[in-house]
Amino acid sequence: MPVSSDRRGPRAPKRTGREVPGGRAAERARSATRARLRASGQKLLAERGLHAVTSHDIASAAGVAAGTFYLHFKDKEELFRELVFDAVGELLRRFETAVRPLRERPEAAARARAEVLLSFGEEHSELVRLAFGRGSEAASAGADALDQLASKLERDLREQAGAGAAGLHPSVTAQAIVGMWARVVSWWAESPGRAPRSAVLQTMVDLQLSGIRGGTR
Amino acid sequence: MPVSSDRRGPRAPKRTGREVPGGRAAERARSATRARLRASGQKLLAERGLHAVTSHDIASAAGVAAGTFYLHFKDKEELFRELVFDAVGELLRRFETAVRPLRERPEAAARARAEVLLSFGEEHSELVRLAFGRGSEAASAGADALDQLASKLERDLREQAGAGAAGLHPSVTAQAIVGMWARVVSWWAESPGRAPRSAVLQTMVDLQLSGIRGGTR
Amino acid sequence: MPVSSDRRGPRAPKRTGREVPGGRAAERARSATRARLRASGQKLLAERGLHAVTSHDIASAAGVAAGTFYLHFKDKEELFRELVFDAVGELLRRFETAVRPLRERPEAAARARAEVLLSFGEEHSELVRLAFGRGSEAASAGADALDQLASKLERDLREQAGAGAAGLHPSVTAQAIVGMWARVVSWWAESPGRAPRSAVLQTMVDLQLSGIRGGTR
Amino acid sequence: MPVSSDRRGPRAPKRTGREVPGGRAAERARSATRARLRASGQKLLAERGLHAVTSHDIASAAGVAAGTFYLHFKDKEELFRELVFDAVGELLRRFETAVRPLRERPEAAARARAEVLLSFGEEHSELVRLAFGRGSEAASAGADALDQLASKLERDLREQAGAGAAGLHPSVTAQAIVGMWARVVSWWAESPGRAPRSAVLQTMVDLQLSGIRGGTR
DNA sequence: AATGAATGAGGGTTCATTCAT
DNA sequence: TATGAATGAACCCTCATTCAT
Repeated sequence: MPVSSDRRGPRAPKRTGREVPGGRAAERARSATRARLRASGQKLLAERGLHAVTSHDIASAAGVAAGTFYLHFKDKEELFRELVFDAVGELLRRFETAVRPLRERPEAAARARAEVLLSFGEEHSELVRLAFGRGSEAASAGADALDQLASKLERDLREQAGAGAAGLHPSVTAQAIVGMWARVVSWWAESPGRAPRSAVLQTMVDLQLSGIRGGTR
Repeated sequence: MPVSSDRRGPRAPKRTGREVPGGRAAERARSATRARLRASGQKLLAERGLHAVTSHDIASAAGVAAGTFYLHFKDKEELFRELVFDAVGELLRRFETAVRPLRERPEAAARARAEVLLSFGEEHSELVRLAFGRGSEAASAGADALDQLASKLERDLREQAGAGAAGLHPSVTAQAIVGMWARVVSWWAESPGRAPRSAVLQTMVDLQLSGIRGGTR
Repeated sequence: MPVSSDRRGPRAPKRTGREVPGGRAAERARSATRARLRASGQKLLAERGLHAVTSHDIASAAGVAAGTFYLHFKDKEELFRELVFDAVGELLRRFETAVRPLRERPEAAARARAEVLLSFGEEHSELVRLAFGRGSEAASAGADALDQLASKLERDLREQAGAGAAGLHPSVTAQAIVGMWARVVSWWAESPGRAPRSAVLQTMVDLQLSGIRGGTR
Repeated sequence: MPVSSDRRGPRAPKRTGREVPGGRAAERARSATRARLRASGQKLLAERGLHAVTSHDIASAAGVAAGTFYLHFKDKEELFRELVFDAVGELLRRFETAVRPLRERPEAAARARAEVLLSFGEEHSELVRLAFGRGSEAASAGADALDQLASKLERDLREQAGAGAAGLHPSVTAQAIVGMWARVVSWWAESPGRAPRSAVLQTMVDLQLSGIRGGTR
């Protein structure tokens, strides 16, 4: 997953008069270290949760010294947020791509969303547990992530022809669907043996549909 | 809400012939202190989350000394779990009462559940945020709570006439609905101005219904 | 074992005009409580050592409330000292009785001392471990106890005909013998299977004798 | 005395091509800090005993922050054990060196042991008080130390020509001698004015000899 | 850029002791 | 006399973060 926006990114390598040959290499080394920190952070945070992992744990799992962590991230929370934001960003992008062509066909869109979600869960179960999982911590990051998702969904719903026809409240619907998504995908990603993929997919689609098609009566 | 089963509770007071000194009164004082600790714990934990609140905070908000906290709870986690368990227990009881008579009428049952949930959220918004809210912490308590709810719901769904008719997976459905509930109720309890009660209710019912009535086709 | 000097003893019962009938009874109750505290203190302190036992432990093992402890002892240390002093006092008394008649016969006296020590260890292994045992704690009590024993022994040695004949230093000898005693008796009392009683006795006597009879050459 | 086997010691410094920053110097700094902590620990623990000294005391006497203590020792007990073990280890080594050549001459060996013990006490009176002294605490370390000494001595006694000839029990003898040693050396090291060195030496030798040469009869 | 020793605030927890009943 | 809830000082220990090398 590319996914990182790399705030603070690699300091623009200082160009001195003569071309510094070490520049590129140093830059690459820096990126590599950062990537290793992200990777071990992702793993550990998904496994144990934010407050059960120390910055030392992450650094040493990445094979670097404790202080190095702070050369790449302001603090633990920043790494956490970055990971979550990237995950959610990536997910939103995938939704966008998959759903845009289906604007006029709410049912197909619902199915597409569910499909994207499950695939994402399969590919990045660590990220999913990190961002949506049980124990997504007071760390506002997790919450923010879901809020973002909910906003996006709410917008989609409002745009969608016929949505709200049944008097469904779009904000509530969006919250509900997001809650459903988060729980189902993290539950399932945690151990996919729990239910066949197709059943998960179908169930999520069905549950959304009444909301999308237009409710009870 | 009483809600507490008072594990560890006041030792059954030894009744001797003459009124034991320090008996009745001490017992009452103990309960009162415990209740104050629960109250301040509920408030603070709901507001800030488990790891942002110290046992000192809770004790001093309850107007007692730091050490007193540990006369009543083994540790912070125990108080947290107790509060969450009590909340969930109460909620399950209300579900039970409301839903049992409606066994044969899935739609009415769905509405009843939504109704119970919202009322509970209105009455105990602190508890709801504590148990279901954003930041319900790695503290397994929150997770356990939802798992419990999901199990119960899954059982209900399986018993329900016609459930699964549409090939919905009961476990997935239960997870989905619980996810939806948790998110919606804590989102709404946090600030009920966000949507009219009736809209929340209707939306939740509608979303459940496709699952209950039997899906897409 | 009587052993207690009961500092602070039972307050002299207030004699009022008419003979208070409860006086005696209350006094007896008080003594009983105190005795129970001593007993549980002895047991627990011998088992776990001073700083691993709390005043609550002792009180509750004695079947009384926490505060009651302080009606009988100023603090934990006082109980400890009292137990140790009583034990040492008793031991000294037994030495006195056994050794006085043997003043003129150092070898017999040495044997008598060893005999008393072993018997005491057999009868009161808890006290022995408390007063002499491994972990007799920084609690000055243990140290004081041995000092007392050493002083007594030193006096005995000086009085003894021929002692020091070999240029043995009486203080050193006393320290040495006391060290030997304390270690052997607590080692043996801890688990008497370690060596046959007679071997312990004989060994202690023999080791003392060179000192008493008069050294190497 | 070096004496430490430096469990946990400085991680073997990774040697890379160019001098690793934070390598040599940091390593030296680490050792120095550790040594300062050991030194202040030795002093304070010998003076006041394990439970009357806090880790803060030790750290601040060493001129470092409180947390630094835990960079070097798991806890107070570990430092204590380390100091005691090192002391006993050193003592055992000296015994070994001094006694081995005298295997066939028990009397000379006894004298050599006493000599080693006294010299050690003179050079390291802090360590002696720490390991053998009054208040060597329930901290099993002190006890273990003496047990170790006793085992070694017991082995020596068994090997020694003629030992046990008089039916002395080797375990008892070993315990007795160790008890004697511990008490005498810590008593004397505490304030050497108490008896002339030669008297202490002679007394210890004489007392051992009956055991070694073979008892009463 | 990386290192890793050091910092020190602060949290959790214990427990001797008090005191109103 | 006994009770036992409450106190609060003190301690142990962790860990995010800094900084000299």
